[in-house]
Amino acid sequence: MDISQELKMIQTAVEEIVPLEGLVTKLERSKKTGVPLRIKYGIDPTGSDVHLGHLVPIRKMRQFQDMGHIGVIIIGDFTARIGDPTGRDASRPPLTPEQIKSNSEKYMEQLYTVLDPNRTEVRYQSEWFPKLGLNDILQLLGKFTLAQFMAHDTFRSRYEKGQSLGMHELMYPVLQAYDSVAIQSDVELGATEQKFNILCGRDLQRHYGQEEQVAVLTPILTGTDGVNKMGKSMNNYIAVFDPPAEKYGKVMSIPDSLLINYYEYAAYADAAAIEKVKADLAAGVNPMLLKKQLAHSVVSLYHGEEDAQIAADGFAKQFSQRELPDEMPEFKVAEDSIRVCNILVDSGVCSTMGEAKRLISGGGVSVDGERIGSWDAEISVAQEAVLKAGKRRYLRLIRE
RNA sequence: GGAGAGGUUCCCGAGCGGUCAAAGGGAACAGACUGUAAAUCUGUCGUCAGUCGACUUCGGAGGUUCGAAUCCUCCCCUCUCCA
Repeated sequence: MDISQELKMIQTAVEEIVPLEGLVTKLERSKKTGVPLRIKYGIDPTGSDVHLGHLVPIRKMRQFQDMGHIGVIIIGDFTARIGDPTGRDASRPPLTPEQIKSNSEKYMEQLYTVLDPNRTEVRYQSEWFPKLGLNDILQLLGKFTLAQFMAHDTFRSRYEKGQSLGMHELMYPVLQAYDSVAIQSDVELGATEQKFNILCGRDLQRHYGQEEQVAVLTPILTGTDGVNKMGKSMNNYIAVFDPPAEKYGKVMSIPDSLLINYYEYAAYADAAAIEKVKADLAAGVNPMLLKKQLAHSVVSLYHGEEDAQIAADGFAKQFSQRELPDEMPEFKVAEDSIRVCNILVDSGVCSTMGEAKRLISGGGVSVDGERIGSWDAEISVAQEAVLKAGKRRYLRLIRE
């Protein structure tokens, strides 16, 4: 593959490359010398699920790996204590070393569903930060100015809105920048919101006499609600570890308007395929069908074709034909007669009695297809019965 | 250090002595409809009990009052301006 082909590949599903010429230079040199580029991506080991939004830059890293470069994952065991100010929470509880260890292991396990382990280097911030003295830190800080930071929208808007902004939070970009120095990164991957932090890395590398890294910025994936950025706080994410059926269903729940976007950044369809979808939409093809294709290809990306087909069939059965799913949790009934709301609470379908009663009153519960009319209704189970709560929760009741 | 503003239920945000479990919006959940866990419309949305009612909640701890999210005192936290 020549440079222009590589470049084209790198540029797909990417919002911006700063500076593009820098990347060309690095690619050319690497090709000539055979020295792989070091592609950096940082994560906070906070223990949350890895979701499709995180994987946009990770996929990019995998592409670089396939071209022979090295992916370097930075475990932010120091910055995790600060909390990226880009998020809302200013203060997160400090993590213990054990938590950090287990979180980062869990994290890597999820990333390796995409990354090539043989070309991945995992590095911890604690490898270099404890060695810095106050002197070093002051010097580091001296490289940046307040004006620089206030030009950054995240800080400025928080300041202007009168929200609190801790000094330590201002350190976040500085520390992230120093990571680039520490591992001598050539390219740093991140979502567009990371632009400032990544560019700080360039500044710092220059100060330390290193060649500046190139920022490869990927788009921010919109969550399944179609409005907010995909993330844990909004609970609008599709996790790597979501089972196939769950992934499929979540993709089906995105608004139709997000179809193209997801074909691009969740299914990584190629340009031709995306054009085809656009044409279909324009021709009046039912978006549901296109969304099913999308869901199918997203699931197969992580679980393979076979599981994707199972998920698709399950979805069609359960929602399109309203049949019962093949598998559902079981609940054993010992009494001759039992209140439905008790079943809901005891099985964990509802967390409180009030919730269970409301669900029933709202007409959301049925047993063997018969809607339960009142909250204090009792049922008796002869041998087996199927309880349906809401749209998609089922319970197989078994008499014992 | 001085002077102001503020901390409300998952989130945003009203309330400023009783009619407040607390407006409105968002999220969430359910129903109808449907082409899907899309969209739209409707309902629900502290806990328990049952449809009377009881209990817990409005930064924390006390106090005033028949009665407080609303008033007072102290404390904690945030923001603004001045130094």
